Amino acid sequence: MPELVQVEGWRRLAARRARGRRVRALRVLEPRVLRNVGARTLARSLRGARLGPPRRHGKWLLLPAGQGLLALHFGMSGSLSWSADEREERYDRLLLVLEDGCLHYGSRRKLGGLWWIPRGGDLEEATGALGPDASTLSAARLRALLGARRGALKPALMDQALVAGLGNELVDEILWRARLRPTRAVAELSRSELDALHGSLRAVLRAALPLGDLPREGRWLQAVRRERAPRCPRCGAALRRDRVGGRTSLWCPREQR
DNA sequence: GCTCATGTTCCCCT
DNA sequence: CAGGGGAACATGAG
Repeated sequence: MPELVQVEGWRRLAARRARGRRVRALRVLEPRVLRNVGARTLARSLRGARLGPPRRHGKWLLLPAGQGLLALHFGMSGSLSWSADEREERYDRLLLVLEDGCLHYGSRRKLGGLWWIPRGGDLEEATGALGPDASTLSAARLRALLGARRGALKPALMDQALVAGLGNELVDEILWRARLRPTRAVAELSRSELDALHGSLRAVLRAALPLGDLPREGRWLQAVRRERAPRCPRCGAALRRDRVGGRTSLWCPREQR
């Protein structure tokens, strides 16, 4: 379930459970999740390595390990969990066995993966170009980024090279709160609409980051996302589901302009 | 059986 | 070159 807010939750998990520990062993259950390194090489690099403070940029979790950096991406169905023992869970693809516990990298669809960046290596080779993390964006920065952009609003916000961390569900939530429709042309947004967009971005992240997830009840679009005939949690209008930028978008035709 | 899924990449158009 | 559409990737859930 990985967008910025979930990855931030896993970053906190790693900070609490893994930071400062040494790696006892690496268990690669599914070799395909290793994207730029083989299991042998990675095991040699990691064994005995001490884990540093985890960082996050957009949807990437960056875990310093010994002399290098482990970069984790979760695709559409990945997750990170911790257990005191080494028992494998259903969709585990890789285990990092630590001195006092075990980190589990799991994923059902295997769309994500792990990259190893040795000392002096180039992180951007793994992550591709990333814009500033969405959680750090000022209103002025957001205006500047969108000012250099044409086309529809939603694909712009989901472009990781423009702003890092926002995915389909976060963007739908932010646009719904800002009352802007996903297909709105970026170029025609007024100053007050841009301010509303930034305010909604901040509000959504402020509420969701501590949870490590989007709230799924109350006045949140997310609360009705999985219903067959969802209605707007604010005005009750029937919501629309359209493809925008290749993704299913949920939005309120009455309120979002 | 069928459709859809919180992501990214690559190819082809405009 | 930038942006948009579509397919591919892999596999489970409804």
